Amino acid sequence: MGASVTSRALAVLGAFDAEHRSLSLTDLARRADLPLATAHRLVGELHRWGALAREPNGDYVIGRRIWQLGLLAPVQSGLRQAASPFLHDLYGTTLSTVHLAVRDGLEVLYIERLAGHVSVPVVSRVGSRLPMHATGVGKVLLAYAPEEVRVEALRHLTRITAYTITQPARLLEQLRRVRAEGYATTGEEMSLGACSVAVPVRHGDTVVAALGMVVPDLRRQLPRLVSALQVAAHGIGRTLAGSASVQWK
Amino acid sequence: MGASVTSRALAVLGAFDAEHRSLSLTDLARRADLPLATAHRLVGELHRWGALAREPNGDYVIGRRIWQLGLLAPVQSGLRQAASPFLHDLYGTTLSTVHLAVRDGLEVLYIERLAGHVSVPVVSRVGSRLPMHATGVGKVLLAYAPEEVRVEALRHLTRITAYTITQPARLLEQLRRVRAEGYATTGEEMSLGACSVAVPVRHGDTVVAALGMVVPDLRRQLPRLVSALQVAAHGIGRTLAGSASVQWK
DNA sequence: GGCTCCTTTCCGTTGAGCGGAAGAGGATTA
DNA sequence: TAATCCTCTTCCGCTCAACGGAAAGGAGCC
Repeated sequence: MGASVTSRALAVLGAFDAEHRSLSLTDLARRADLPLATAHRLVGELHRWGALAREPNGDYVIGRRIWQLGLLAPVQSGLRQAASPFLHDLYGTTLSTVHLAVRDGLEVLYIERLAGHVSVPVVSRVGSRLPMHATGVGKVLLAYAPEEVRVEALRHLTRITAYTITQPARLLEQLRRVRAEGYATTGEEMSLGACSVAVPVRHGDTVVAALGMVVPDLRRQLPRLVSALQVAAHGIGRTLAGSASVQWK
Repeated sequence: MGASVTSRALAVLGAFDAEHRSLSLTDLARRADLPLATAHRLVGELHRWGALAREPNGDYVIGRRIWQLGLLAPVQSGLRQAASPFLHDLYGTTLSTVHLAVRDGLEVLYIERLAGHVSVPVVSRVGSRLPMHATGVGKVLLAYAPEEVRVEALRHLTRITAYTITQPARLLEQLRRVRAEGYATTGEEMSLGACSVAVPVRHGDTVVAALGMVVPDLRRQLPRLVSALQVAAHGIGRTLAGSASVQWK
């Protein structure tokens, strides 16, 4: 068991997520799986430092200090900056929700998003993670991921909607097609009523991110969307190549 | 001395700032004032959890996990959202650098910024802190801060440029004027060649933030800028009042 | 090879962290 | 008013995890 103080402190921080932005001490202890007295001590220290803040009602939230640190993370700097104008362009011409994601471990991490007005149920948020096998950007990232990642990811194809692909063979076949055709699609595999298209963003010849779009229906406009996405992805890639030092593993 | 494990782990995180986004283990140990072996162990744990990431060259940077957590911090949600459109409007009509800041302890914390092309040396960044007595937004926030904050802040008027105000009496007089006239100005007090104007942003009748602008010269256009800022600040305040639950202490 | 600088591993000692338990505060119910 | 049920905070003696000096392992340079 991770019983080190550090891991416990981190477990406290890890108790927060998009659905739990504010937690009482007791909740925090429960979610971090710590004895109350221990949680109390850790939380106190985190609070004193500014990693946590208290709301008027006494609940804890992530503090400004963490927010500041987060801004220093390189997730954003290079890629987000480079992508920003292209995302805006894309949004301008398609008026659909567009987003940019990277692979983090076996999940997709959304690092930028522009939300459309259109009424499509969009589950992604900036900073949220989703499984790779049920999202457009995920399929792209998986298609170009190292072999061992793909193998591992195929072992956990959890069902989300009735349309989620849960057979490894079928997904593998799709990934082969993604590589061949240069784009991925989904049809209500993550949430009903939402389809998506995505293309890889390259820096040199490695795929560093995926650029995706969510729409209510694909059939009519697929070619148009794919080419718009590819143009944008190309532009982002060019910007990246042009900028000074970029650091992806 | 802060010798607790938690405080040491936090010291490691605290070693990062805008000027030190990437640090080697040795640097990290030096900056956090920890023995190398200790730093090594802590950094290892932080890295394993995702609080830190490694660059190709082995240096450490803030990891994605922290970035994600930062997005959950309430600093942004309410205020930033409410302010965003007004900042864009302001930028559109003035084409100057505009920014939004809150008070955090005895410093100003910039939470949003739109940078102009104009060649003015702007030192603020989103997430950075600056002293209150040498910035426009700082003077505003100080003018409306609780008495004890003002007393404490006046004890450390460190000189930054030749124009920085370092006499408590002079600053107090200015703060009185800020309250009377509803805006604050600076003239090269933070960096040479940069002047600023700022106004308070109110939520109900408490000042929750300050809205500021940086320009090369104020004399010509002061009234115009002040009224533009005040209109925007008002708008933000109204949006805040309208939105559901807002949590500032 | 010999040097310097950085990273990683080892391991015996010791004091910081642990957490059950008890107390304090507050809200709701009877 | 007292009883009940929360969650939060403090206490304190035991123990095991964290500590860090030292030494080994790399990597790069002259």
